[in-house]
Amino acid sequence: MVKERVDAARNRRAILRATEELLSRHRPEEVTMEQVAAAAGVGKGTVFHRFGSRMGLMIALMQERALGLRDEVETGPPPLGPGASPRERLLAFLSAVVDVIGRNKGLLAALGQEVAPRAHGGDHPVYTFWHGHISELIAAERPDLDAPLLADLLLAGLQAEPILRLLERGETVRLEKGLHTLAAAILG
Amino acid sequence: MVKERVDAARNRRAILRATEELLSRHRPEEVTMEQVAAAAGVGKGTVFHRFGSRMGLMIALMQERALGLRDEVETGPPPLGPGASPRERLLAFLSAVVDVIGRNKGLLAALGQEVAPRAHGGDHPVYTFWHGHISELIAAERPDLDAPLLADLLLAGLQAEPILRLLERGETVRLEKGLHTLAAAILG
DNA sequence: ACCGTACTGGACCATCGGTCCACTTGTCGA
DNA sequence: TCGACAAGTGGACCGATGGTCCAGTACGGT
Repeated sequence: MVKERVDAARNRRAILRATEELLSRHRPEEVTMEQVAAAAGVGKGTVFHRFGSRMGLMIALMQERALGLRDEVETGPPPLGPGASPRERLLAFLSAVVDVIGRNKGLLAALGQEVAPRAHGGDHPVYTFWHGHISELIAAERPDLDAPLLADLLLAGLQAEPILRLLERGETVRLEKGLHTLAAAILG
Repeated sequence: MVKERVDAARNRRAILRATEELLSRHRPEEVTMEQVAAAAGVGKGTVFHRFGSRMGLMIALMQERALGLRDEVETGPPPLGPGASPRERLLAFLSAVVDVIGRNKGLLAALGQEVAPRAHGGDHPVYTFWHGHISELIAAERPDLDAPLLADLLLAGLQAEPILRLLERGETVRLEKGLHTLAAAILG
């Protein structure tokens, strides 16, 4: 990709922002691509031209949201960034993730539900990063455990229906505490 | 409901068995109601007449699978039934659930993905039972924790994509161990 | 100013869950 | 045994949705 035309860039931002806005007000499965296009003031073809598919849109949006978090984790100050103990970093990271999810209630669920019948082989990069980070932190403190699996189990909660309902009721703090309980229990 | 005609009963069993069979070979979202009808040798109208909706079918199937487990938990011998310590019962129950899920790979996922746009207010009875049981066992041993939330988090893993892939590769034992680790960690 | 190319939009398509209804078949009282 | 009625059946049909297509538009380098 050499360059992006200014109108294309404008439409891209409009689509992302419209998706974000719709997703904050409705459940992910209720948000149709046509709605997104209408809300962004473009045609449906444009949406698909830029993002390829519903899943592509969700991935792009999630990526935008999670980019800042990634920087903080890799080069930012403790406790999120390097420097603190794995335990502190894990708790801080879980809080940060809950915060991102809480402000974009249905996003992860929307991602989780797109299952990619044929293509889209690998996982979305955001999930890969989150999973990898959590997994590393667990392994650093408890090398005897199956860290990758435990990381999957911790993240699984964020995609589950009952938890989503919790978030819709605004009980993010409760979820955060629950995840902290789990994480602390794992690390012993 | 006073009685069920014999042909209706036969078709009902045929539909359930066909669904089961399709679900064991394909991912849940790839199994259409038309396929189910064709595989059962009936018309689509019949399927909907008996089960109301895709979700109704899944619930009925799941209920059939989980009924035995419920009896074992409520009146069976320890460690699943009453008599053992909450800790032992929880570990045994998690193993039993993993076993059920493992032999019906996509079922819970299929249930989790039907989100009921408008109606279907409450949760499926099977989930309610599983969640209630786990929640009680946690609360019995650790009244200081948020047992209902932790139960949701434990069960969430069974609906998540990465875990499903694990099961498709046959690593049920690994999942079982991971859940045991989590449960043991929670109980302290 | 011009031209090629990327971008645009909305008509169009295939598929899926679900509805409808004319027809068939079990069941039960007489 | 038989008739009638309710329960059951099946497949044409519907509306919605994700995704495709392509003729037209407009940006941006020259």
